[in-house]
Amino acid sequence: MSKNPKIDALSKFEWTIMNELWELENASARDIIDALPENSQRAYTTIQTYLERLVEKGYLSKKKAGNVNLYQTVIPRDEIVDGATNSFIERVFQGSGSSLAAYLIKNKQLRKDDLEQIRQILEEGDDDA
Amino acid sequence: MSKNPKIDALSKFEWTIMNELWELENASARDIIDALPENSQRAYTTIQTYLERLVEKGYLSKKKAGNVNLYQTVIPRDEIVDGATNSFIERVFQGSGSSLAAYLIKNKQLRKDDLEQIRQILEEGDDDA
DNA sequence: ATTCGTCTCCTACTTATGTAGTAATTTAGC
DNA sequence: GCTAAATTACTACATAAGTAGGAGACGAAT
Repeated sequence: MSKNPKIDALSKFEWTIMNELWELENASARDIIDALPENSQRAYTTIQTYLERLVEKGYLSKKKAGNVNLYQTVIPRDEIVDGATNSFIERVFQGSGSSLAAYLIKNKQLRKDDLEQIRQILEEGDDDA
Repeated sequence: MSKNPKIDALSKFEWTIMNELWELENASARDIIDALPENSQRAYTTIQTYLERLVEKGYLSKKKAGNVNLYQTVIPRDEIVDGATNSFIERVFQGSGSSLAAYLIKNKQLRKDDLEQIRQILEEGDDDA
C-alpha cells in the first residue's frame, strides 16, 4: 500500500541516497556509506535518519537481517525519474518538453558526439514510434 | 553585488513567483497575485513574504513607487534555468545531458512533431557547433 | 475629519530538511 | 566472561519553506 508518496518529493540528498539504493538493491546503512563518494559523506546516523525517513515516506522498505537493517527501494527508479522530470519541465520550461530538448541542444549540455548518439536514437525510434 | 545566491536554490513556489516576475518585469505584490493562476493563489501576505525572501536571497530588487513596493528580477532567467537544469541533470540523470535527451525522446515527453522540430535544430546547429 | 480599503512591516507558527549525538544492544575477539 | 567495534533506536537542534495574521500607515470617498 505504501501511502502513495508524492512523486518528485525527493530532496537533493535524498536523491543521492536513493540513487545508491537503486544501484545496490537491498543495502545496509554501512553499504550506502561505503558507496557514497567523498563529498557526499555524512555521519553514520545522518544516513540512518535519511533511510528511516525514506521508509516513512514510502520510498523504501526495511527488513532486519540478523542485527542489521537492510533497505530496499519500493518504487522503480523510472517512475520517480518520470515524476521528477515532469515536475521539472512544468516549473522551468512551462510544461514544454520540447522546449527543454531545444534548450539541451542549444546550450552547452550536449556536445557533438551526444548529438550523434541522439540522432541514432531518432533514426531507430522514428519509424515505429 | 547581490550576495551571489546559490543558483538552483529556488523552491517550487518560488519558481512560480519568479516566473511571473520575469514575465511582468517590475511588479507589485498585487500584480503578481492578479497574474497567478487560480491554483497558485495564496494569501496576500504570503506573496509578500516570498517577495521579501527573494529579495534577501538576492534574486529580486525592491524599490518604492509611492506607497507600493515594486519588485524586479536581478538575474536573467536563462542563468537560473541553466543552473537548475545542470543541477537536475546531476541528480536525476547522473550528470549526463544526453541521457536526459534520450529519456525525453523515448518517453512520453516528446511526440512526433516535436521530434521533427528538434531534428531541424539538429540539422542547423550540427555543422558549425 | 471619519471611514474603508489597501498596502507595508513585523511577527509567528508548522512542517520539512539537514545533520548528528547518546544510550543501549549486539557481536566478534581475546 | 570481558572488552571493543558496530549498529539500532531515540532524541535533538538549526535552518528553510510554506503560510498567514495583526498593527499601523496612507490615500480615496464621503
